[in-house]
Order: sequence, then structure tokens, then C-alpha cells
Amino acid sequence: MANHMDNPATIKDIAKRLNISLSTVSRALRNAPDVSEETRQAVMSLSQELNYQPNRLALSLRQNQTHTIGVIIPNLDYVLSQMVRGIDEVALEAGYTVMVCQSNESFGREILNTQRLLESLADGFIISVSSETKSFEHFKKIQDRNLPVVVFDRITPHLSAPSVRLDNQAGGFMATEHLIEQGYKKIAVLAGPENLGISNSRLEGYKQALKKHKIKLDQDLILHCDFNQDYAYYATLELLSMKKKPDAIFTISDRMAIGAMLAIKKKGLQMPTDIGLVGFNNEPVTGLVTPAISSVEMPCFEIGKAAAKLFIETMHNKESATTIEKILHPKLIVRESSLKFSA
Amino acid sequence: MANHMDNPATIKDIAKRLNISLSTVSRALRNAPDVSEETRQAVMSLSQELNYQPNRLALSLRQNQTHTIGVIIPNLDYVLSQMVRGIDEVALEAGYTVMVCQSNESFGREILNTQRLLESLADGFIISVSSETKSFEHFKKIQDRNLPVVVFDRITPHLSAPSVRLDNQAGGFMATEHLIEQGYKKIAVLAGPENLGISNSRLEGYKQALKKHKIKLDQDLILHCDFNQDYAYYATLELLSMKKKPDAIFTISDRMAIGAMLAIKKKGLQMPTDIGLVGFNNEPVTGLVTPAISSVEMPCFEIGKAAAKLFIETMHNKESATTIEKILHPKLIVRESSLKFSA
DNA sequence: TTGTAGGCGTTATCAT
DNA sequence: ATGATAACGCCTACAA
Repeated sequence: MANHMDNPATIKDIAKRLNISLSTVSRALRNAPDVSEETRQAVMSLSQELNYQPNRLALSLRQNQTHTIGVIIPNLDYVLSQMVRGIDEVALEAGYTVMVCQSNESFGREILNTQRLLESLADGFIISVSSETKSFEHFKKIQDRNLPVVVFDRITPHLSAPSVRLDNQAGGFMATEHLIEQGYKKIAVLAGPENLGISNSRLEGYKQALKKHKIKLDQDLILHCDFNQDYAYYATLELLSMKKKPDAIFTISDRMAIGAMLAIKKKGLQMPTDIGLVGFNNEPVTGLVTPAISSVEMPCFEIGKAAAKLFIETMHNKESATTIEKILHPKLIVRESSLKFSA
Repeated sequence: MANHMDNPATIKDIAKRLNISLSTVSRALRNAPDVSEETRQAVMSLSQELNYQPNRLALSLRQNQTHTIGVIIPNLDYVLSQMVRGIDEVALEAGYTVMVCQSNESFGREILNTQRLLESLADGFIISVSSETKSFEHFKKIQDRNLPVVVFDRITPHLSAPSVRLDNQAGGFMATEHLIEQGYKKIAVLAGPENLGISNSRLEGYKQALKKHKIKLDQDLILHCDFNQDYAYYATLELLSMKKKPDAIFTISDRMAIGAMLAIKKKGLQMPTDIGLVGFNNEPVTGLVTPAISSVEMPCFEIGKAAAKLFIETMHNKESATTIEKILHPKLIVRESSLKFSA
């Protein structure tokens, strides 16, 4: 049995015990061709006995790579958890370890995370940008070091890197068109922070749908508010107090949809009769509340997997174009909250 | 400006440019006392100019520590996300980087994660055990290397390590007693997997409450099922088909509570009149469904923070007793689903 | 087929 | 106050 040593066995230990040189051991261990069967056997069996594990630190130092991917994300909510699972899945299989850092939607924290991960010598980065972030110097530093970066979900034009994302505009479009087809006339939209790409794309889809159906765009029906439930609640109360009150609301996240729902109930209005509601993300909760909320489904797990795959590819082929843009497609899940013409 | 070098500057570079020795640079950088003010200034300013960052790999190799904590958790659901946030918070502040690995409740995956993290030379581990895990050899390997381990949330007697957890029994007790006080007579419990500690503790609390109130324990009212919504749904259907049907259900997780709720609705029963329901975790969803579900609140973020703090302490004081057990307290959040005597 | 030596970036010990 | 050297664990020319 392995004697109770604190310190893991090293190549040196094996070499000493076998009275051969370090290099021979190293070769035997890595199945190099030029080592006698006899020595190899001896090395192998002893290394098993000593429970030898190569020291990744030494390896990394030598080869100048850590087989670690730095993942920076704004939070660990439902959507991103799923995506991280996808990343994890692929990365693990490819022999990479993942370091996940949450920025908590904080710009400063994002910089700190980048810094730390850079210090830890991650081989590259998979990033979803915080909503607070408007400057991208910290990410540029990564690229200055010539490390591969993949951005996903919340991408940004300010960072030129291969990317994976949802077709957010299509999502916004299908949500809005669905409401139009259900006979809603005055459709408001709760958009997210103005500087956020996904927010604007979904909003763009909304506008596109109105245009297609020849509905005049009313700026008063577009509200930008923070990505969370409370803001959405108050924004909705505001909307519902307008003279020319909307008869439907599209929110660009489910958190916001929940906030809107609570406000609608507070006002004593009924969904889907008085007012229609469609959210975004298709979080499980949308199917559980009453009425169940229609939502745009996003293939989170797949997006995560795609991001990791793209990363690995970029890694193995450093010259690859930074213009690769992988776009996955949303799907509308219709539930009660928007089903005016129910079956 | 920093010339566009791919390779980060090293001590060597600085030494060369300044025509002094490596050791002097090293000393100057680390503010050693025995270096002339002049040299120090020169080194400092050049290192800034070159944007010098010490190479953590080399440092780690030298000092035999990575300042990295391996975190192994079964999944990234609401509860654990919060806890991870807590861990992150404290670890970051203490200068540690966190590597989070999900086992996906899989025993094999947990072993793999441990292995990987061990190879990556984490300085220690913070672990919440997968529900599938019945053997603990892989964790013993960590301790064999004399690395500190802290277990949290899902702890196990098979692993002797400092731990942080909720007083699960108290949680089970307060949920059950609340139901009793609300006048429910036949209270069933949906417990989790049998080998899981938290499951059994909560169940124990249930039993304790019955005992206190002199209610006879009925084994038929205790169902073990997997930790998820679907199982809970079917288990509840089963419960509700019994002749001596229960008039209240305590589920040891909110996921299960949701499953139970759906089954109750399916059967056309009303909460809280026909049947009472209390869940566990106080996930946001419990407040959003109709009727809102009472639930036992657990201070997730705090538990995470406590785990990380305990880890840091253990780290700095290796001889510390492995018997430290930090226990945080739950709080019952009463909502409609169990409020028979409503105000 | 095997061994020797140098290097990855850093720090620590010992001289000078 | 400064420098040379060995060491952390590993790999890889190059030499034998």
C-alpha cells in the first residue's frame, strides 16, 4: 500500500528507487518509443505503486499552458447556470478545467476577475459581459496577451472575438408578433438597460414585428429599466397608469415578466383578457405561476456547449477568424398569459 | 506604452534591462529591507512600465501552494448558487481563487472532479456531497494529502472534516409543528433519498414534532423519493389515492413542493382547506405560485460565507480540530398553502 | 536505449 | 547592498 507520505511522488523518487535517470522515467511514463520494454514495465509498476501523478504546475510552467479556461459571467441565475453546465460538459471532456468567476453585474468586479484569472494564467476566456460594463480595456488586456477569448450570450461589438448567442432579435420578433396575432393592439415593451446588446436586439425584434404589421411605434410604450423584478414591477405600474394604457406587455426577461405580472394583479387586471404578457428565457417559474406566462425559450445548455466548443476550436487553431458568430434559435412557448383566443 | 509583447515581462527581463541580478530585482519587488532606495525605485518604475506581473505558476511551484480552493457541488440550483456566491465573496477577499466543479449529482463525476482538482493542486476543498455518493474514498484521498477540507450543506458523518450546515432537524420540526398548529391531523412527508443526511435530519425533525404533539407516527405517510419535481408529483398522487389520505404534506425541498402542488391541483383539491403544504428552502418561486407555498428559509449566502471562512481558518491553522461544526438556523416563512386559520 | 544539462519564473541560502 | 546558485517538478535537446 502507498506509504503515508504527505508529498506526492515525483519522477525523481521513481528514478532514485529504480536507479535510472530522470529522463528515462519521464520517457517511460509518456510512452516514448525509445525506451526498453523492461524499463517501461518497471517504471509503470512503481509509479502505480507510489500513486504517481504528474505535477500540473510544473507541467504548466514548462509548457506555458494550464489547461484551464477562465469563465467570467455576471451571475449564476437560471439561464447562466444552464450555460455554465454546458461549458463544463464540453470543457471537461476536452481535458480542460473551468474557473468560473461571477462579476455580480459589477464592472469593478469584472475587472478584478479578469485580473485574477489572468494571473492564474488561464489559457483563455469565455465571457458573458456584465450589464454595467461600458469600457472594455480589461478584456483587451487578455487579447494583448494573445489568449483566445470567446464571448457568449451577452456579447458586445466592442470586443472583437468569436461569439455564441441567441438570435435575440428573432426572439423579440416572435414574442411581439404572437401578441399581435392574438389581437393585442397597444403592445408595450419592458426593455433592459440601454447599453446592453441583448436588450436592444430584443427591442429591435419588437420594432420589426410592429413594422411588419403596420403598427405605429409609440415611444411611450418602450420602457428601459434594470433587469430585475422590482424595477419591472414599478415600471409596469407606471405603464398601467397611463391614459393610453397598453393592452399587452412584452418583457425581455422572465424576471421582469414576474414583476409585470405582480403589477398587473395589483391593478386588478386579468391576463390574458385585459392584458397580454410574454416573457423571455422560459424559466421554469413561468410555467408555474397563474396564469402561466408565455415565454421565449432559449437553448441555454446548448449555447454553453457551443461556446466551449468554439473556444476549443479557437484554441487549437489560433489563426482562426475572430469573426465567427454562432447563432442559436429561440422558440416561443405559448401559455395562458397571452392566449386571448384560447382553444 | 507597453510594447506589444505577447510574453509577459519576467524578473529576468527587468534584471537584464537594469543590469542587476535576478535576486536584487526579486528583493526590490517584494520590498525586502536590504535593498537601496535607488535600486528599488528603478526596479519599481521599470516593472510598472513593463507591466510586470509575478507568474503565479512559478510562485505556486516554488511555495507549493496555489491559492486556489476546489469547490465541489452537486449542481447549481438556486440554493447552491447562493452558497457559491457566499464562498466566492469570502474567498476572493482572502486572496483565493475558487474553482467550482459540478458533479451533477453523479458519483462518478464527483470522483472525476476531485481527481482533476487534486491534479490542479488546489490548496484545499469545500465540498457539498452528491446525493448519489455512498463511498467516500475519493475524498479521503484529499485528506491523505493533508489538504484541508470543509464540507457544507450536505454533510456526511463518513467524512470527518469541519462543517457548516443548516439545523435541518429544526427546519423539519418547525414546518411540521406549524402544520399541526394549523389543525392538520394526518401529515405526510416527502423525504429525499434515504442515504442523504439532510433528508434524514429534516425527517427527524418531522418525527420530533409529531412526538411532541403526541401524534402517532404512520410509516405509510413517509415517502422517500428523489429530490426532484416529477418524482414528488407522482409520489403525491400516490399519497392522495390512499384510503387514509393525508390532510397535509411537508416536502423537504421546494422543488418537491412544486411537484406536490401540481399533483394536488390535478386531484382537484384546494390548499390550504383540503390539504396543507410546506416546502423547504424558500426559493423565490414559492412566493409566486398560487397559492403561495409556505417554506423553511435557509440562509444560503451566509452558509456559503461561513464555509469559506471556516476553510480559511482551517487553512491558516492546520492543526485545528476537525470537529468544528457550524450550524445556522432556519426560519419558517408562512404563506397561504398552510394557513388554514387565515387572518 | 540511456544519461546529462539547461530551462520554465520564482525565491531562499549563502557568499561577497 | 548585491550577486551567484540551487531548488520546486517536469521536459527535451544533445551527448554518449
